[in-house]
Amino acid sequence: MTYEKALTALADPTRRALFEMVAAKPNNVANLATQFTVSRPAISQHLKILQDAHLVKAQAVGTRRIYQIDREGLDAIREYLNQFWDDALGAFAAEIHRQNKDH
Amino acid sequence: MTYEKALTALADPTRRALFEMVAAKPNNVANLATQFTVSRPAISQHLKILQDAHLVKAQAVGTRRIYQIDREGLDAIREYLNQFWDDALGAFAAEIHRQNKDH
DNA sequence: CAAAATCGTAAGATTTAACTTACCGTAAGT
DNA sequence: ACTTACGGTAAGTTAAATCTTACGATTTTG
Repeated sequence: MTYEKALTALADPTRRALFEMVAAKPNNVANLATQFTVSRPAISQHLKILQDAHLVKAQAVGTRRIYQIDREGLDAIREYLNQFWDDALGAFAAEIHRQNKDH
Repeated sequence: MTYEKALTALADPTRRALFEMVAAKPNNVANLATQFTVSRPAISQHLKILQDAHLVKAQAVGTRRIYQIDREGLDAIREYLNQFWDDALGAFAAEIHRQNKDH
């Protein structure tokens, strides 16, 4: 499932920052790396994980790779979360009642 | 920020399963623990993290603690993700263009 | 065509997260 | 009261994620 990878990807602060930067404005790796204290290869590794989760996608331009946002990952998370919005509220009172009753 | 903790919390498969179970039906710790191969204290630790992220909340009933879903954490994630839905699409073509132009 | 720029990957070290066992406090049953 | 059930916390171990340095491949520049 994509939402699992997407949630895992966005759990890391560096990746979250990368995702936000790329979402605000597409950019290449070396350029993005200047904003962080970690090394450029570390940024590449993070981008790979984001790409695996369909949160970003790359486009080659010369030797550079321009990363931009990919909404597929966001959609996956939203889909996953939606299932918890509607249901499962009335269940609480009933469960408390049950746990008190039988032993 | 709550969304950071919420994303981190839902990144772990065990916590995701716990969250889903609790969302489907409120339940106590020992009962939840039977569904997992990990120990009960591990479940307690996971629940604490979920509670910190406002994804679940507890209610004492005797010696038991009934965990139920807390929508505050979900709302926080949704709020965070919403900002990436609308904007930041037209920026891509322009950026490609810019990167090709100047040097 | 040599030099420089860009970026991905590998291997190994380090830091962080998850798990286990042991223990203690509180509430309920006998 | 004593015993049992329930669950949180601490300390230490194990497992996993993150980071760095080194290297190679590809494309552009002079």
